[in-house]
Amino acid sequence: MGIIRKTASIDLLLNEFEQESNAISAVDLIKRLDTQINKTTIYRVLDKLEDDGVLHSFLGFDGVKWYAKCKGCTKSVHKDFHPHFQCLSCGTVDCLHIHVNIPEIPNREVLFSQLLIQGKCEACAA
Amino acid sequence: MGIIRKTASIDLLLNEFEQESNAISAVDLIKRLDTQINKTTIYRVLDKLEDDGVLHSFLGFDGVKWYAKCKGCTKSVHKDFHPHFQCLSCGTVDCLHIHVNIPEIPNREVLFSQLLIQGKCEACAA
DNA sequence: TTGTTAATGCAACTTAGTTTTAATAAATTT
DNA sequence: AAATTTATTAAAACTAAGTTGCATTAACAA
Repeated sequence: MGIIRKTASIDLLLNEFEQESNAISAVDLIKRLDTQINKTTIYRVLDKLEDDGVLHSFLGFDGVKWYAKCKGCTKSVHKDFHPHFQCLSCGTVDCLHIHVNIPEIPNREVLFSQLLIQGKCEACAA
Repeated sequence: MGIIRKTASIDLLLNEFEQESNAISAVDLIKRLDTQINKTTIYRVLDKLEDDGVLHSFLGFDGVKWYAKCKGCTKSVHKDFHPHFQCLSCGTVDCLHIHVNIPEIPNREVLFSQLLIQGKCEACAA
């Protein structure tokens, strides 16, 4: 439904994403903001920020929800469509701004896809 | 650790996958075999069948675990590496036996990847 | 400044999956 | 074939992520 009123919770959450270029899991945000925002509120605000095209979400390999900043999305159109990368050594998760071609599949209509890649990030592969 | 003894639970579970060519979620198997096998056992047997290269697992869009038959995998090498497709209309999930090229990513080492595609299956796209 | 209602906190709940432990039953040995 | 070993099982309790209901609080428009 999107955000209507500017509140302290929203500022706190947005601030976390401004401080960090990587994706952040909901679980981690709950830990980080434990003393400041209730977890229900965190889930609700994240949900609204996603509706507004500010953040996008995806599931990690463990099924946990991750959020990252959108680039060029709006309330009506989520144009983001890129793979996400999880480093097996340090655990960081980030967006890969590369294009991966999803082939046409005979007789099927592709509406959405999610590509998750696991490996070693720049820092850990060195 | 793999399967050592042949038991009724294993037969029942393998039978489900012989009857069905699509993937089956753990949750669905628990429902189907509710009166016959305890859910703990179902999770454990699935885990062992995966170790043995009989089944492979992946997470669906909702984070729920799905299992499908392997083709040409062994206890030591899981060679399966293909996208999975979930139909938004009928909910079926299956393996796509097509090759999707995952591009090299500069300075990163790719070890594993998972591609999930959502859309309409053959039956529902018609 | 007040009234409306969006947003929040809290507690209770749901759901998928795991752990512990004692009982059961394959498979091996005698 | 009986005894033994130990993998497998069921049951109950638990964990962790995320959701729901509801009373309270606080944006913000009038």
